[in-house]
Amino acid sequence: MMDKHYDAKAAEAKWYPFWENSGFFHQEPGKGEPYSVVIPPPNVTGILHMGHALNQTIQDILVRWRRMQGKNTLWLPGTDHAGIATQNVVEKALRKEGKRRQDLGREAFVERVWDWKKQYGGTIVHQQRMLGNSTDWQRERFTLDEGCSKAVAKVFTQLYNEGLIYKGNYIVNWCPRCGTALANDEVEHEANHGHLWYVRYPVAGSALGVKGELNKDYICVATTRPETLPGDTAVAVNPTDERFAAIVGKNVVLPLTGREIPVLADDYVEKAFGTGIVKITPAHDPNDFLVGKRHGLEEVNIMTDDGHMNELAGEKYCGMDRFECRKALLADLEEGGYLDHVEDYDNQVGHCYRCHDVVESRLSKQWFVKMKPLAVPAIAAVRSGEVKFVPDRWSKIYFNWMENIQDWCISRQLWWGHRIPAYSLRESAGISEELKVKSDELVFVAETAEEALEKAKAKTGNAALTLADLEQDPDVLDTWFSSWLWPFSTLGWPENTADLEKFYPTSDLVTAQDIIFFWVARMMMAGIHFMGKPPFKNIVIHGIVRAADGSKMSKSKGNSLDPLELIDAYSADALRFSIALITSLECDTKVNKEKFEIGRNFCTKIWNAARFIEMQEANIPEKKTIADISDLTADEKHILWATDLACRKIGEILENYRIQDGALAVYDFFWTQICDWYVEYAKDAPDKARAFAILRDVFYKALRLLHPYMPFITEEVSHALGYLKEDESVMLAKFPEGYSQEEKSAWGLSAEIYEFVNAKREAITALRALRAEYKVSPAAFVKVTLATDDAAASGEVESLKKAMRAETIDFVASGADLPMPSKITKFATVYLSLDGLVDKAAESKRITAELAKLAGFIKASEAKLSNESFVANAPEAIVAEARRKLADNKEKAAQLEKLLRLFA
RNA sequence: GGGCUAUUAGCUCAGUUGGUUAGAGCGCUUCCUUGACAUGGAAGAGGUCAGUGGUUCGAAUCCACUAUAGCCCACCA
Repeated sequence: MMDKHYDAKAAEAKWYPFWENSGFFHQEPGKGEPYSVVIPPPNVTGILHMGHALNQTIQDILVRWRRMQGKNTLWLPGTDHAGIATQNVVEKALRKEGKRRQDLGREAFVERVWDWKKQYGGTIVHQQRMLGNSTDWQRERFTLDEGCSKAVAKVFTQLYNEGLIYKGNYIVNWCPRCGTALANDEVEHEANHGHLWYVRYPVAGSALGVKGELNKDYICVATTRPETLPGDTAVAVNPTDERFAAIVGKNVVLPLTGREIPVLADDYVEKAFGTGIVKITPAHDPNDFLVGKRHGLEEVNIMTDDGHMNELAGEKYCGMDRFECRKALLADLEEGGYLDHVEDYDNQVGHCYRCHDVVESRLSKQWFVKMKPLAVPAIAAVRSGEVKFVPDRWSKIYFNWMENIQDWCISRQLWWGHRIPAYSLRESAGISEELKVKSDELVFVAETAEEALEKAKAKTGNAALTLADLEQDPDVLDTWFSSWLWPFSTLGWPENTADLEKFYPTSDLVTAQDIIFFWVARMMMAGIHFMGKPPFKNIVIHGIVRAADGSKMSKSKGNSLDPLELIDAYSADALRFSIALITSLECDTKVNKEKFEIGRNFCTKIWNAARFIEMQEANIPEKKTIADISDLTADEKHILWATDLACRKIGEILENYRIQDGALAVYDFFWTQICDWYVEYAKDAPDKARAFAILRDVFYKALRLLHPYMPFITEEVSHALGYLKEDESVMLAKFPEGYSQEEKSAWGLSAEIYEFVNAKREAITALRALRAEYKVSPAAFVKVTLATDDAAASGEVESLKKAMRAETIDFVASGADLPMPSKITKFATVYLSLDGLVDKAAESKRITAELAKLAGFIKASEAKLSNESFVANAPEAIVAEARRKLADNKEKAAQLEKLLRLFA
């Protein structure tokens, strides 16, 4: 016996270990058409959030569906080492002990991070199991594990040898708090309400007086970042700007420093902005850097790694924080009369995507990947249709980015990550001065230190060199430098494995729009470059989960939902189904807790329907099976036809990645077709054994259609109703494809009969509406007359009597003049005889009151309307007034006449 | 500055290549505690599909413009 209430927690605790321990998630690269997906690896520091819930629900639906189709299905899980994020977490923990990572030293620190990973890194992996993910845990990978690291070293070396990796002195985005360079897309631009300061630079040789007594001999520049002033090495004007033509080539004096700097002409300067004069700070602004390169300017770096001013900023400012320095310097400029005026100014300021500190532009030596040569074939693969975006519009965004791609800064000044496989020679190696001059060539890139040593020996001609003479580059690689290899590094590359052979390229990649550039585009490039084939066939892009008001979910705002709490409150199936039902691939998903009640309620419905089957079957003495049914009623044919339709439709919907439509279709099929109509029919079916044989078959098809969305309850119910043996699972059952042509013709199914029953239901609905309209109890037996010419209708007398709760059903010709009340449907004109069913006096009073409202007597106030004597004494006037008012409203006028006829 | 998208019921959204009466969930109104289910059932109210113009026998759907909102990219100090 099934319990009265579904115990989701018990089912989840029971079936997940059953699936995992039975090896149902695991797949060997044997026979069968492959279907493979690699999970977007969550950060190892991560905890499961709604974004994961959405992303992984979609994947699991696709994966479970393909597995049920009989494909050789692999969903490969893993986590990302998440360089900055993880290092930050451990450094934070260290800080509580009053230590910095430098106190431990590199080796001990990295050891410490590994310890952290061993202890806490499994959190998200366990949480993913709560969702019901059917990932092959036997293949779980980590971007910093041995295999992935090997792949990274090989890729770096190969790209270096191909000339696609280089080291350069460039201006990079620098996070002072994290102490590392950031790639362009790791910088988030946020609106900033700031100021534009106008600063006077005296022309050389002139003297700038104290405030209020200035001579005219100065030029004025506008800046948003006055603290970089000590790093200025020029000011610039547009070459076509006649206002300043005379001053170009002269020098001006840098305020507060006394240093003279030149005035240049450069196209970069916009005449219309600010004063038309720009201060040039090559070491602290990317544009200025380029201007500096063009004009051979000195690059004066005035800041330290952690965002403080250094000695080049001047004695007074040295050691100050950059923002503190801004204040101090502005005060000094004002004091000295250099500050002309200030304007409010809104601009965009870059912030670190990890710690949200304001990013600095900073000059440093970094490693870069040349992206253009890699982008070209990756663009072509999407253009040719070899790889498809779903929905397609994302391809436009992909092209736009790929066609304007910038080189990728891949070095990070961190300790946690893949250390760059580049080696230089220590002092101990005793390098000759001659070689030192060409120091760039004394970097040896190789997959291992030993190979680098061989290269060093060959280069220097010194066979006595040992590993101790080599020093590995201290930087590590950007986290994405391992994740861009994920689709093949996880399958064993660079070894030539059977897994790679079978499962590469993967089938679908499912991810959110926010990492198309970070991750998807780069995987495309790496896949094509190293494997010769794009890493996946379809890129399924879904939106971001947002709070109910459309804002981003964040812990600090307190508007985030925790999927684990939702699972606890409503069950994993409820979470999965609800999110699938409310998520369109086309746009972001707004959620609040209440939306997950849909799934919870659906679980309840499924459970109760199953209980109904179990209870009813117990009362059927001689059970039948679907194999031995014959002479079906129209309603029975209808549900079989509807089931066949649902099976085919849902398969087709999933082929097109329409997860939401699939959820909607299966929900409607189960709730409306099975529960609302067929189950009600089955209660009073002429042959209960046959009706339940059909229900049993239809119900298991429904459970299998539902399984990808709701794995736990479908497994539980499939076992409870005896569809499966103890050691079997619905997750390995065949996904239903509908009934065969033979079955359909043997049972006499047809679209005509399906439509006929739909029409019949309209008639039943119409009768219910008439009951509601005339306040006839749903329980009361009534006399019904149906005006129809459909000969088949008379065959439905018995089922109509039951469904309509009719004492008698009479048929008349469709043209017959029926008294009111009646409703016209496709099936028939339905007439309900009210004799003896309605308290005419009470009903008359009610209708009179309504007419009074219609006629405008409503103004007589609610109190008067409820006054019986008023209504009773005024019907003539009310009717006359109602007739007059409703003269233009045909529908309501007809209703009025109908009522008058009825209650005259 | 460049690119992308959206605007349909009170709210959140569906509406596949243009084709009967534009749908769902929630909310709302009325009724029903009939033995699968009140986390339920029945009935109902509510939409000039942002606006204007065009293409078409026919437009929520295609095109143009307008308005509004949002997202992404980008080096305007």
